[in-house]
Amino acid sequence: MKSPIGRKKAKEPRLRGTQFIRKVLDAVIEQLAAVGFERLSIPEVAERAGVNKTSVYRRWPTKGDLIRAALDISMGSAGSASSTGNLRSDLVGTARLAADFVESPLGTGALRMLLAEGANPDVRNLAASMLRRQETEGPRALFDLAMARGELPRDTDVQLVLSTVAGALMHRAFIEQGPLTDAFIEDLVDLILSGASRNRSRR
Amino acid sequence: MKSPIGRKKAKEPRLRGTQFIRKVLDAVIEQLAAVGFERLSIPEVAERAGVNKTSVYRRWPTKGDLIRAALDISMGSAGSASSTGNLRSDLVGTARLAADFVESPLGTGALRMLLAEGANPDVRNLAASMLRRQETEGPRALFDLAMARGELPRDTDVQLVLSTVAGALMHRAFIEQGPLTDAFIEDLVDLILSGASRNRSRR
Amino acid sequence: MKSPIGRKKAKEPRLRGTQFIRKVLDAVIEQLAAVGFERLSIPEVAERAGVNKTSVYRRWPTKGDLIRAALDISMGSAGSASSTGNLRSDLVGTARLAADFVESPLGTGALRMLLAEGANPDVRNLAASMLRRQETEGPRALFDLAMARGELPRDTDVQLVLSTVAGALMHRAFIEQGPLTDAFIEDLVDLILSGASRNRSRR
Amino acid sequence: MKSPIGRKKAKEPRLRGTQFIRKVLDAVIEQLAAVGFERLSIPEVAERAGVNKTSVYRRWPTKGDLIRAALDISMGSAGSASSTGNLRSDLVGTARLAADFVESPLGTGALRMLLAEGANPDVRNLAASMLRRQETEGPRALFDLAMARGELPRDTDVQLVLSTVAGALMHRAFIEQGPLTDAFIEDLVDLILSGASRNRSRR
DNA sequence: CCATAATCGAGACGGTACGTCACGTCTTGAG
DNA sequence: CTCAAGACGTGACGTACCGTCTCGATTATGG
Repeated sequence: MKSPIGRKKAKEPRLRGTQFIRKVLDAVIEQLAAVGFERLSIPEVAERAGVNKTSVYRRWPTKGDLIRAALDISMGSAGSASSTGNLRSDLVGTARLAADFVESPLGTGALRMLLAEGANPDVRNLAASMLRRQETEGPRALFDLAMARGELPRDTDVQLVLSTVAGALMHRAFIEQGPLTDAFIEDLVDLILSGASRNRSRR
Repeated sequence: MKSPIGRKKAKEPRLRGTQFIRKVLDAVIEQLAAVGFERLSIPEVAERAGVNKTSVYRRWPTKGDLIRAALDISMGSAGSASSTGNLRSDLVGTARLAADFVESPLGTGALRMLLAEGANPDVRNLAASMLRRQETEGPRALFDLAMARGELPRDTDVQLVLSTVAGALMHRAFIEQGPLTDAFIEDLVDLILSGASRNRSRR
Repeated sequence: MKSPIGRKKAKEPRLRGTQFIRKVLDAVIEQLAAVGFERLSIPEVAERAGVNKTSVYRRWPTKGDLIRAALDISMGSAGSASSTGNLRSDLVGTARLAADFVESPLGTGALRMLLAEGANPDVRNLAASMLRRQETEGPRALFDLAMARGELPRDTDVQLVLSTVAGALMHRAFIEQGPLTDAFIEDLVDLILSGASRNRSRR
Repeated sequence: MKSPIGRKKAKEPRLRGTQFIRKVLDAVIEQLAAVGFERLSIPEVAERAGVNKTSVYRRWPTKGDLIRAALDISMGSAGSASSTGNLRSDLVGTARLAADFVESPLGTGALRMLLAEGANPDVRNLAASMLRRQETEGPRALFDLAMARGELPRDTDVQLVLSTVAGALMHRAFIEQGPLTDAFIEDLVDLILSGASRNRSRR
């Protein structure tokens, strides 16, 4: 029989289903950005999410499962730059998007993960596919358009150009630990397009 | 099966002093390249070195101490490219050295460490100084010479150029997981010097 | 083949009310005999009864409640030996009943419980009352009749005799793990009545 | 900030080897008597012994190993009654020893264990051998002597007599929860030797 | 050549965090 | 209204490492 005054405590209702999942995966992304793949532990994620660790283990038995899930649902926000009819603008736009990604918790986490655990095949598969989508699919189309417009030689090594841009962004962000400002991005694009040597064409 | 000769066991004598240190620090570098900073553990280093873990703890109480020591003695092999009187050759030489470093166990370990654990201040201090020496000191001089020769505008953003080259190498090595071939390096240098766009000057 | 008539699935209807209770409490007795008080768990009882654990918790919130209920309804089958006009026969009859109880699932469970968890006050209260009823109420009357008939000295320590018989049965059943045969019971009664020493009177 | 008074703490030295074992196994016996076999947990034993749980697991991986070890070293204090040339005295002495054992922590623990987990073969083997030694080996000899002296018929069922005595003691201790006084023991022995019925021979 | 100190090996122990398990509570939906 | 089904919280357990401590063995060094 219940106490007549049984106003129990007004405890907020348990998180269940979607809300529960949402809260946990958000915590994963935060934790990933904060401490990286290696140091991310399920108990800590659970605590950060205000949830019991057992419940997390039930849904995602391993760290890999958990992170995979977190990255999956966080990748809807991809988006790629649309062509402006000008290669430089397109490249700047693309690089800006990539830079935003690199500086986002999600991007930082994913990249750190890939860099640190490149040896681990699981990690590689996980992050590589994600990065490929982010880095190449959209941009590649822009290059094709630029070649069609005659702004770029047909034999351009697109992969090299993209790698170089991406590498420069990452070097700036992770090694020099500097911000990815618009000015930096424009200078970078100019360098890539025009070259450093004397007989180059300026914008 | 026992050896027919009753040779007692021929146990080699204990490592002491310098030999001991040498063996341990080598193992540290190997371990660093194999599993990275985070997963490197003193007991495992000791076992790989064929040494007792207590002895390692005596000399280097923390993981930081141990790795610092290992990197310190492994950095004598730096060396920088000497000028050839031609910017492109100099850049290729410099990039080749950097690439060798990136692909060496020491470089892989140090870079993975810095990239993955950039959040950790200890790691950052440790590796940043090391990289700065490796990446900039030598190269910078080559650029000054090139400017003096008129191969390069005086307002060239040297830091940007270096960052871009280094970033491209790292992207290739760690993200794309491809080898740093001479061809790749030459293409990279050409891209940086001449630019990607149509009106560029080829080598 | 499906039934042509929309017979929903022939799933047996849910157990409710009395049938539900019956099924659960039976399972409790079985479980009690099988694994004892300590290892008996409500979820397992529920599963054995083919019932949902939540429903069991609703009716009997604690293990004590559940077992108490199970023992209560299982104690109607008590019955005590009726007098035959002869002490030995009466004692054999009484011991036989006690032995049957000891060897029954209910008795095994209850006794194991009392013996093993005598430290637990709940257990003690629960089982002690039950055993007292079983062991003493009926038998005591038989002894009074025997004294009236002059078969027994008036100063006989009835409690001691009963304890000894009961103790011997339990020792045989639980320690020696042997069966409580009629022969054993008769030998036991003879020993108690006539004594072991030389100058005893045989039956 | 460290305390300015660096008085380290005067921590007592670690328990090692024999002292360590001693402390743990003592705690096992206590725990066994306090809560029985089922509820005994290695972590709690470790805490009671003031020792780390991991260290206990290292030496005795399972609860069975631990309890076996504890019982083994606690059985040196067995001792059996020596013959006095009189059957009654011998029996009283033997029963007194048995009673002391039953009331000791060790005996309580072992018996509870056997009673509660009689189904478990491990437990049965463990405790049965121990009890057999305690209950029968010594006593049996006394009966042989009594038969030789003519105090007892040669066809006496020694096992039955011993079981009955032991059973009565256990019933008294565990079911009635009463103390095993000298008076009780003497009354019990008299009952067993002389019988309860009228035509018995008193001591 | 021997004695003594410094160094290293070996193992036991304390300590922390992790992943698992079983239990009991809560919410929701079906009969 | 009762029961089923499942999700979730909660506590304890056993395990895996790591780092510390103690003791014994070996090697280098000074008289």
